[in-house]
Amino acid sequence: MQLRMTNQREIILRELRKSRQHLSADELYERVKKTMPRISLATVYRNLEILSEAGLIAKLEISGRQKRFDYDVVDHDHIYCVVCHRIDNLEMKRQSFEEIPDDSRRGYSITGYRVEVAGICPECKKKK
Amino acid sequence: MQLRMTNQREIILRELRKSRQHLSADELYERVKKTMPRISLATVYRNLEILSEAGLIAKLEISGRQKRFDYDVVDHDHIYCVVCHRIDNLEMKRQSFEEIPDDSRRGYSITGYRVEVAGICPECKKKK
DNA sequence: TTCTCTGCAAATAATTTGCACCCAT
DNA sequence: ATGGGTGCAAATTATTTGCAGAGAA
Repeated sequence: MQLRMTNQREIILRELRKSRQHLSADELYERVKKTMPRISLATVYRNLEILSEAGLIAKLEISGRQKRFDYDVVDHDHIYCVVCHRIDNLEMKRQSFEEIPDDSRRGYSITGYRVEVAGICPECKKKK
Repeated sequence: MQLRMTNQREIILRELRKSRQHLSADELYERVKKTMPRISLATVYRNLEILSEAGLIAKLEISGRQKRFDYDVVDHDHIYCVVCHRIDNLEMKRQSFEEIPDDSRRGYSITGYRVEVAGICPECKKKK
């Protein structure tokens, strides 16, 4: 199965990159609709999935009701708001994880790790 | 509003602790039903929410379709399986996060952080 | 007695899927 | 012309909520 670069796929990718944010499917749908009003939300879902499998975007594993997608594929960590669930990048060097002791691995084959910092974002601090 | 320790609440708490796992609401429901067959799934959801607000259990922020709950309230990190989404504890000392440089904080007030190690669990390795 | 809690069913929210037609290659 | 992609609507999955009766304090 080979990927086709359809118009909708191209716009979805472009809008996510342009946003420089970590959008959910429906947030991205709202933006994409401005350029392509007849696009379906299902198409956005399908393409986010496909694009992340293809490695063109990243699917975030941070909790929250909705899945979020990252325009930046390079390994990096995140800081997120415990109030509004917004996610931002964390500019911080990552240390290697050779240091995980064997008896902590519990028989897992380790494929990666991430650091997630939780906090309250500037906007939500203002609202209080 | 004060908490009442009802029978269902007690059993939910006991079963989660007994499991020593990071169960989702419906997994816990299946276990609790063995002791209390007429309990409703809604009660399990409601109580997991209430118990985690009360600090008796912890709501995990790791992604996956379903929310998962932790019998252990003490700060610790997790390792999870990218295939089956099972979660286990990571026995590893946590280093302090004073080291987050100010310009990485992006205006957030930091409330905590966690390290999540991803991997493939022993069971899923076998299945391949 | 008082008011929180529960079971049940119905409602929501997020995401996925079947299907007939469309269009990139 | 082929077979992946799309829009639409219906289906699923996970979770939440309204309500009337139950039971803990």
